Amino acid sequence: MGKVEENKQQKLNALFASAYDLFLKQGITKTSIMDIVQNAGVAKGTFYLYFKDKYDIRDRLIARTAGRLFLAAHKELEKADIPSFEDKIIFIVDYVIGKLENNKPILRFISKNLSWGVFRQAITKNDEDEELSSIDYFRLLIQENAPVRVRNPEVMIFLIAELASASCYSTILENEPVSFEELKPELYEAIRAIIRSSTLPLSSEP
Amino acid sequence: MGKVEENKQQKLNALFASAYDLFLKQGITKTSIMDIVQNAGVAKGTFYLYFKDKYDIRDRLIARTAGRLFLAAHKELEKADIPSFEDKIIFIVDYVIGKLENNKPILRFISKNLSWGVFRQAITKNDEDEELSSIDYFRLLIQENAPVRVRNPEVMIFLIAELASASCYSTILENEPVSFEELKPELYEAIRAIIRSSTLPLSSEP
Amino acid sequence: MGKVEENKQQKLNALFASAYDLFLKQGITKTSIMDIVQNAGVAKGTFYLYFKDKYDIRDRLIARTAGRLFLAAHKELEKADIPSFEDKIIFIVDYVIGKLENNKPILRFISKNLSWGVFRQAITKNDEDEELSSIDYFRLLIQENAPVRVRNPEVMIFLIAELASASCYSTILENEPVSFEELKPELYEAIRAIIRSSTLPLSSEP
Amino acid sequence: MGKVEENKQQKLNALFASAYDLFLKQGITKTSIMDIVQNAGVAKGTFYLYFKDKYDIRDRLIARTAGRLFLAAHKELEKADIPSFEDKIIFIVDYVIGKLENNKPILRFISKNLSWGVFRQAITKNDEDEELSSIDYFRLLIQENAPVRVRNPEVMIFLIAELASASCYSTILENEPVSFEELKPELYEAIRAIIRSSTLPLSSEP
DNA sequence: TATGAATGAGTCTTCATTCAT
DNA sequence: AATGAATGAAGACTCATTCAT
Repeated sequence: MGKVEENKQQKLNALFASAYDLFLKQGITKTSIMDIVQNAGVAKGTFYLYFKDKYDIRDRLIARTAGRLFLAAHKELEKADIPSFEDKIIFIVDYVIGKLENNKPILRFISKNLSWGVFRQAITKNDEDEELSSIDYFRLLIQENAPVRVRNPEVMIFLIAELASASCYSTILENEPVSFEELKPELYEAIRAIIRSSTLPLSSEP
Repeated sequence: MGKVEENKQQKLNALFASAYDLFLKQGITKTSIMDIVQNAGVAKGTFYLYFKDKYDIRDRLIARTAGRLFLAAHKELEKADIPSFEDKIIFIVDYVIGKLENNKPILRFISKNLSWGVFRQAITKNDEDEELSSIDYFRLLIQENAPVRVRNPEVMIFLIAELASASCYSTILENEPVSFEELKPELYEAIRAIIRSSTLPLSSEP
Repeated sequence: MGKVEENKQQKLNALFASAYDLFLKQGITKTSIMDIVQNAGVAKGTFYLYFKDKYDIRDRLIARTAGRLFLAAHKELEKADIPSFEDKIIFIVDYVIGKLENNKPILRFISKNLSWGVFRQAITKNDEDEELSSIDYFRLLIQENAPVRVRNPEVMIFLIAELASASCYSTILENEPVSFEELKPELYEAIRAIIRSSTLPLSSEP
Repeated sequence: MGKVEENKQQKLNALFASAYDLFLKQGITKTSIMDIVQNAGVAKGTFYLYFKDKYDIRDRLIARTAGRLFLAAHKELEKADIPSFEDKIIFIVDYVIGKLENNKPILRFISKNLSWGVFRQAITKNDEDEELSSIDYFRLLIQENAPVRVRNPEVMIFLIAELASASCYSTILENEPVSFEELKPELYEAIRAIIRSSTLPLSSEP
């Protein structure tokens, strides 16, 4: 019985690993389910025992990947003793971007397929018992560290995440419109500006 | 001869219009070349006389669409007499977002498929003789209007564009993580912050 | 031990009931063994403990259903005191058709899948101890009631059964070529004609 | 152009012939579209150029087959000079059954899949320009030959057709409940009885 | 006896692309 | 230049059946 359960876990992991591997190598569209199961060494039907379709495994894969990335960032942040709130945010962004810069397939995979919804769900409710979910984590981070009250914490995080994700994708993977090296200082400055502006009362709108 | 040329132009336009129509309605993936030619009223083979494949017509279509959008924004900006540089940028962003908000299919189409490269190429070199290419336009706008020197004009535009595009996509189309109404003030504030921060010397990096 | 036996019987019945239910609802082709076992609340493997395949359960199901229907008809016939032989036959036909008219799924199920072989086997040798098998019953009915000798009793029954079954299927379920209401008098007249003709010497053949 | 048209007709015929062949040999369920196209020597996609699915080709095939059978019967009837109305009907039935008896696969194919609707449509409106459609033909036959007025011609034909079809299927193919030889005189007698009863006023119903 | 995970053959269907006309 | 019939690879998904537990 334990044996059966173990075996199931093995198959599941093999499928995850296989799909991850192929999605990164060839992209999702070019990866067929046939490819995934062959690469995993299981039968075609087995795939459908664990996943609804290709997009199911994709979303669950993104959840795992993004979750782990932020968990690692969090652990590093705790080691590094950083007092300033702004610097903490930048630290996390920098950590995550650093990882992605060194692993372009993951950057491509995550950026192209990560919707905010999947992101949140992915991180909030983990298959594996992550110690901490990202959204709550960010809220906590903000509540405990922001020097003054942030107007709308989730929106701030959202804006920073979207900005970082989109601009990194373009610069790191396509060197457009500039190299990532050139972008970096401007991006971080922009993020700092967003953080600061999120703590002040709004200026007038158009 | 002129008639032949005219006929060719007609087919080309029919294909463009048909693809645009279908891409907006059903998305690119779900649109087959068969669909496009049927909708255009031409034969299958004819498609390959004008385009390499589906992605060729897509890119050229995005170019047209984005170019026209910014041209319209520019014309409106000229009508409205806005002195402040920041306000001019916000005006353009607001105009474009306004259009997209009212035409979600276009928003989906452009956001999902617009890479910076395509965007620039699309706008810089137009199939039709647009009066003005966007990138140059923005450079001009900055040079003539920025009160102090912007550190890196194209990067600033790039950051603003990516931030606006990504965050609007999520909020307008999916209401994630908040409604667009809720996002709007925060987004504009963030853009203003980015503009301001782009004119100051950089703070220290991590 | 009695408990084990009881449990087996329960599973068997659950499978019968489930398959009957689904066959009537969706038809045989569209019903998978997976559907049957799920609906029955037993495991997939269990099905194969009791049945060879889908067609095995189908045939045994038809046997039960048809047998019960004719048993009920017989009981009603005994209650109603009908002297004429012809009228007795018509009574049974009318009773059975009446039931089927009110339960179209059963009509569809039986008509589409009832071969004479299955029918006879189904009724002659019952899983459950029916009091009487149909064929023998009909023979008995004829022997005891026919005013003059019927040339070939089983063939007469066969012809009547096939005629009634086929023509009801088409009219009741598809209203083709006429409504069942329109058909009914003609059908009964035809059956009477067949009964009468079965008792006379044959006319010449082509 | 004539060449293209000719080629298309060839493909269509090849598909028809192939499917006919396989349906007769293995039955419809066991015949896959792959089988059909391979047997026809065309590509898989070609099938879908001409037919919607397997059931589309089946219905059109039945139409052709049944139509031709009755056309042949009609021609033979004209050759044979038969005065009596009853005998004419019997002649046609006998002709058709004779053909089917010698070609059991066709009998199986037609009987199992011929609904009255398909039958009528099949014969009434032919792909090929048959000289005569069966239903109209029967009506004509009745009108011109019946010695007295038939109460409901189409119903009479329907009853005869269903009776003959169902009882032949069982006896010829499965020898159930008797051999076809044994059935034949009884069947013809029954048909004659139906014809006669269709020309008289109705007796009382149950 | 009962289970249900695993299998993998089997089937339908779509579609980009070619090429003879 | 234009057509559209033909191709056949590619892909998704189902399901009866087996077998280790």
